[in-house]
Amino acid sequence: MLDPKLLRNDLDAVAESLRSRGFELDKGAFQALEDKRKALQVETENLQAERKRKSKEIGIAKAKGEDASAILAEVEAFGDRLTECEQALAALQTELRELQLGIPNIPHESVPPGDSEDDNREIRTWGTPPQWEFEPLDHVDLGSKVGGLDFETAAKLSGSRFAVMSGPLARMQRALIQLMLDTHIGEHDYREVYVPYLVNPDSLLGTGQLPKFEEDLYKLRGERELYLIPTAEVPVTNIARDEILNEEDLPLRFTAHTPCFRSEAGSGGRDVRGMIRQHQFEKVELVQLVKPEASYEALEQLTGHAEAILQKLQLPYRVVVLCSGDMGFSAAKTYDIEVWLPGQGKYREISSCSNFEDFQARRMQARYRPQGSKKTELLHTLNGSALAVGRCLVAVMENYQQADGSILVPEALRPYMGGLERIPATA
RNA sequence: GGUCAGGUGUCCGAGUGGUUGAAGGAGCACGCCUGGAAAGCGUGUAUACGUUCAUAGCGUAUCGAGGGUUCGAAUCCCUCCCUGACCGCCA
Repeated sequence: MLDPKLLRNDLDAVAESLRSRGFELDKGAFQALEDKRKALQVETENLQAERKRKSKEIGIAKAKGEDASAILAEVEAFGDRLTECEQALAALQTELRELQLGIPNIPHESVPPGDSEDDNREIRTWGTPPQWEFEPLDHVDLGSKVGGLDFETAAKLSGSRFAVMSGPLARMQRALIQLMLDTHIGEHDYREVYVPYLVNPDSLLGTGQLPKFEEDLYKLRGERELYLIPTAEVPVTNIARDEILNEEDLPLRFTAHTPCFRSEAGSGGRDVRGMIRQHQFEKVELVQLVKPEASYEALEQLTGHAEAILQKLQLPYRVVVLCSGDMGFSAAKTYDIEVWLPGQGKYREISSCSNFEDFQARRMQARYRPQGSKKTELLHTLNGSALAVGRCLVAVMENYQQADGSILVPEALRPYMGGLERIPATA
């Protein structure tokens, strides 16, 4: 959510920056609602103050045993008007809030303008795509060679966009998770957290998935309103919801491994082959809660923490900064890390690292108290995948493939796989 | 899942319709006292929103959440959530 004061005082400038990300803010509608709200709120609060005074007087009068009917009549005289105002104001504030909850974040000044991913800007590359004598296979074909990657069985169990993994591949996925967590805990100073995979609507509102993107989520049936998490960002960031943290506790850095569940509504037909786009996938997430002045430095750091995993795995990648039109709803600035996939002959997203500034914090009322200050201040929140485990497994398979269809195990993973050096081709 | 008991400020804890945003205590901050410290004494100590140049004043709301009764609700009624105890079940 944007700062309501910014919206009130700088509507034109806000609308202008939002246009750069393809969002048309209805200035007239907002202004009209806001004008009404202001008048009505002032009137309502004045009437409430009046009632409060009078009610107190009635109390005093009755305590003294005096007749209070005169004051009572006075309150009754404007009682209806008050009720009317209160109801109208509540309706108006709901409307205004819904409007505000639907407005995306303002891009940071360093974000390149643009309409689509074609306008994203490459920041740096690391490593070089491997060259082979043979024609590289993609991970689906490699899966058939080494065995243990089964989409047919998954379709029987659940449907499309699911996978059953077994044997060394299943173990390698687990090894990746361990490598990632151990690196972030041991080398990057994150605290591991275990969190619920089912969350309530308030949490999803806090991070920005609701109210606008409900169709991307899996919602449980039943008397309680619960959703499957689309990313650990939701439960982990919401740890700070409705909290006031001490300045000396900042920054907070959390890492969590969770499965993620996405309906992929609207992505029909894209990446139908293989494990790139699944309804369920594993991810190790990084979340940082920081002081506002530290958030852009933190974004660079956090992106580096995600890159470190790819470097350990010796996987070629590049970092791109998303243009204004390609960013997610809540982000002020996002770096995507794209790993080289030989099977597709291109770089594909494997991580997305964002600074949300105070956008999520305002929705969540996640604050801290600067030392010596009476006033609370909104935190800045950041998160990034480090990494998307399923896609990382795909990247390892494809980049480490051998002419005979076997897959070498990256050095960094061997300790987690009982020293296994190669997954042999069996077919 | 069942029965019972509860959810009040940073914490403990009072408060069953009326000058209650909320007694009292602890903690914390500042001041006094002291050679210094402790003790003691004094003062202060929630959040959000609105108004506003203002994090100054003023106003409104908030005692788990939402609704209701009332001139007036922490206190009464309804629904839900959470916590604890016991029973059942279970990884």
